[in-house]
Amino acid sequence: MTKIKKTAQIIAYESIRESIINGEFAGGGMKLVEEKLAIKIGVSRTPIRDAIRRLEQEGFINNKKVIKPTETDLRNQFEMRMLIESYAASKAASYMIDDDIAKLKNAIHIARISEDNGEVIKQNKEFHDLIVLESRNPIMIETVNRMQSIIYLFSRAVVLHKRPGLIDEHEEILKAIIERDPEMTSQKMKEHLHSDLEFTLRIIK
Amino acid sequence: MTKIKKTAQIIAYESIRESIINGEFAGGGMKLVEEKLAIKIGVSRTPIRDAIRRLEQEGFINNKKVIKPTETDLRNQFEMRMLIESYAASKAASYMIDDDIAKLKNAIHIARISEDNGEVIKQNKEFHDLIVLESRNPIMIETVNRMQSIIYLFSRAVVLHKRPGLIDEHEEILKAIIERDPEMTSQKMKEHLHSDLEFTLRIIK
DNA sequence: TTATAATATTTTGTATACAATTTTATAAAA
DNA sequence: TTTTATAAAATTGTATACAAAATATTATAA
Repeated sequence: MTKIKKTAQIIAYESIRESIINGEFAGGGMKLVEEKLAIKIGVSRTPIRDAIRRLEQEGFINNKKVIKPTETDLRNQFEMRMLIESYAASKAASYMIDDDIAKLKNAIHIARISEDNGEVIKQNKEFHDLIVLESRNPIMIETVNRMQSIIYLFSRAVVLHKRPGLIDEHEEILKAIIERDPEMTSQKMKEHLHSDLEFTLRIIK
Repeated sequence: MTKIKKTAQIIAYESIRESIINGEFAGGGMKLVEEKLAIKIGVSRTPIRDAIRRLEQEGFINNKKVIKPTETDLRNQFEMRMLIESYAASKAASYMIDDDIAKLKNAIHIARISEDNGEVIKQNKEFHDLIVLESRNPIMIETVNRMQSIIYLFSRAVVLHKRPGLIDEHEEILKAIIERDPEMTSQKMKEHLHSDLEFTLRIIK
């Protein structure tokens, strides 16, 4: 068991992050005031500042304000994901071992049988994570994670809707991996993310 | 003219970054102690901490120590660059306007006629930056910049050596762009960065 | 009224003190 | 000697006070 000591910094970071995700700062725009947060969270300004700095670096905050990405921003995030994930997908087609392929199958299966959309979203993330891992490149993994959280964060509306075709597309990607066809896998991944982007834009616009 | 007010934070950041680049912290390993830096730079610990946090996020520092990347780290950085820059290169082949192509030519020209290797390095960066800009994606641009600085930083030895073929390879990339051949441009860029990596590893190992 | 200047208020930046923790040095036991 | 325990020192984390800057408010002139 790993002992995690919750320093004031970590408490502040998690609390503020949570608040952002729950949309408590009025959908962007609203300014984060250090002292108000300090009082609310019950620590001094120092760890609050650390937390804000970190969230700033992670791309959630800009100029003390929660960012509200434009359509262009979203497109850029997705473009970055498409590049990395299609690359990882072709690696997966070449090298992914059976155990991990089984995990992909499982993620698809759970998503199929589950009623609730939250579970579908979760398995979608699992599916993508498994593939990105095949890049075996921590920088790429980290980058995709950043993109994912920001995309997720600012398209919470999307979470409420079931995207048509999502699971079928996963199935196609899986099929291409099983056939050990890197080109096809990469292509299917690109198309899949492209549909995701279009769906997201359609909903939040 | 843009007025920049140098806050203590900025002074601290620049000073520490400079020290890292100049290898003043004994090639990695050495621990950065807040108070010592504070005294040296002449500000309090607060802005020092901010600066360290920032440099940590940018990947120069880890656990209060200047990072010393392993060969694997370098390979990962280059892999990320290859992915983005080859993508940008194909965009350049498709869309780069003549004015910018002229700038590429110019960068090659200056590098060719210059005696001093520092200038060659500078024009090399200029050449790559011009191409990466063609991605028109700030996230990609930012990512490559991060990779570049860290690669540069930790291969200072490389700067002292003239890499054979570097300018010729630029010429080949330029040629492919002029011929409006995205596939070829992308390929040449990959090969070019691959040679860079091999050369870098050869020297610092 | 609108625009401008003066003033008050809020918010952030910085220094500093002290507490908590980590690291290092020292002494005792194997 | 090496290992382990204990004490000392160094370092980081946190709170807080005050100064500097940014922002909002009010008063005054056009």
